[in-house]
Amino acid sequence: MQQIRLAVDAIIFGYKEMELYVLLIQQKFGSQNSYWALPGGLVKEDESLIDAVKRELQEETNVKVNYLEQLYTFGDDITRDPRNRVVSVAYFGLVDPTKLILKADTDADNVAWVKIKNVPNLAFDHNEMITKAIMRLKDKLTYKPIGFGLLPEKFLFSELENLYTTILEKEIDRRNFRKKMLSFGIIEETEEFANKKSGRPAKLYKFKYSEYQKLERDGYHFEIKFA
Amino acid sequence: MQQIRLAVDAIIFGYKEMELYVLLIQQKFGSQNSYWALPGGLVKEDESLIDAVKRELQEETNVKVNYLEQLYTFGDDITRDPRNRVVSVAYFGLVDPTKLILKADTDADNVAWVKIKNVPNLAFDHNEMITKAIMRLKDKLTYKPIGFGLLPEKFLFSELENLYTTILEKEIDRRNFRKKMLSFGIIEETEEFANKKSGRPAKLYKFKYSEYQKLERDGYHFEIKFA
DNA sequence: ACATTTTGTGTAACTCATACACAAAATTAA
DNA sequence: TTAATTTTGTGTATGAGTTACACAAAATGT
Repeated sequence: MQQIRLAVDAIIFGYKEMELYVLLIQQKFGSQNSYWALPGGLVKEDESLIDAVKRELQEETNVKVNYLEQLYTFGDDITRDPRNRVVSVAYFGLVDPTKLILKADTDADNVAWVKIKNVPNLAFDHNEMITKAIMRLKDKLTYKPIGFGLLPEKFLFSELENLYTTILEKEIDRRNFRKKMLSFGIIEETEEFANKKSGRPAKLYKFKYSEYQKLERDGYHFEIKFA
Repeated sequence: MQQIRLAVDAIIFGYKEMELYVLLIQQKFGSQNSYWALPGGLVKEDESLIDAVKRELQEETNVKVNYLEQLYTFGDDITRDPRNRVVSVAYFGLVDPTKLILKADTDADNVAWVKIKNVPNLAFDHNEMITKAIMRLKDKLTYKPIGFGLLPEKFLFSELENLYTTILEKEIDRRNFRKKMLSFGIIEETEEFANKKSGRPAKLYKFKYSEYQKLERDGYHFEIKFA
């Protein structure tokens, strides 16, 4: 009789002020006590995988995501969990900075947004999961307009630009970037201005998801690249 | 106590003479008796996922693959297997036409290469798996040189070209295709000629995998597109 | 030898990506 | 109130890469 346990884990990214964050939890009790880890846990008998991730996220962090997709299933290292054979389906998700606020710590858990550069040694193979998720994020940013999942509904063009430069770690020419982005017709200029401390006032923009869906149906291909 | 079962399934593609095939089995006994299905089965306690796929392929079909990667984990439909809760990690693989020969049927199974266009209603959600695998194959063909996994070691340029037109269902300009393909420097011309029934004799070519690895290390990006 | 099949090759037009600089509108400091 | 600072917003010329396109060469079969 098979005794493999099935878990889900979530790599949730947040972005704010030129920094990429990942959502981590610390179980106050349990075997891998002091380690930080990704939110996740065992799948219930009568629960779909995606529901399991959402439930764990809700229970452990109270974060709601803008975007969520299956990343990879980790099950080649038999001893990735030293206690039992556990295979974990990892999901990767994006939240906007308005949600970079966490509920007060529960009795059992600490929750924190940690800068990608400062991620410590995590429990299990969770560092590997994050590495894989970052690769996916970088790749996908260039051929799907998922970056908007990391921004508030209305955003500055400069925020969008900085998001790309930050995550891809590349320079971008502002004029070319704007030209390319606008050429898809999936971004709408609003009449509102952001209140900023300094510099010329800037209009807020919105991502038109429905326009993008239309393009996708027509087989149109989003793609944004840099030298 | 969790009672979810964990399985693997394999979507294995073969290509020959302008046709794309998928490898199917038919269990002669068992509950979903007469249905054809993908090769696959439960993962053993002490077995990695990838080993499980390879073992099942070996046991059920005796086919060795040129290329194998994890595709997707199917576990959102709780009743995808009507008997038990089974979550299945699907892998997608490629074999070259020299291997499009199958061992004699075992006592328990029929095995067959079935043209993509002729795939019948399969057991479980296996049609869905194939659909997803075809999408992945089409996408990946354009940005990774995996097509060679469907060809013999030495092949004609026209075979490579036909493989692309067949799978992507698009026309290609022969001159542009050749120019682009050769521009990567990952294809080598041999001194051998193929024996064909008619037409001008054609040289055989080889895929230089090591050259491609070198390019990849240098961050070079393979990409082949069509109008 | 003539028809048929399939391979192998070059160039011109055009599209798209890239490189590049300065004025405008606000805030802050002198 | 003037000047310095910060950030937004915009156009064009060059070059690289993609696309479109046609015919001769080498074999086999009739």
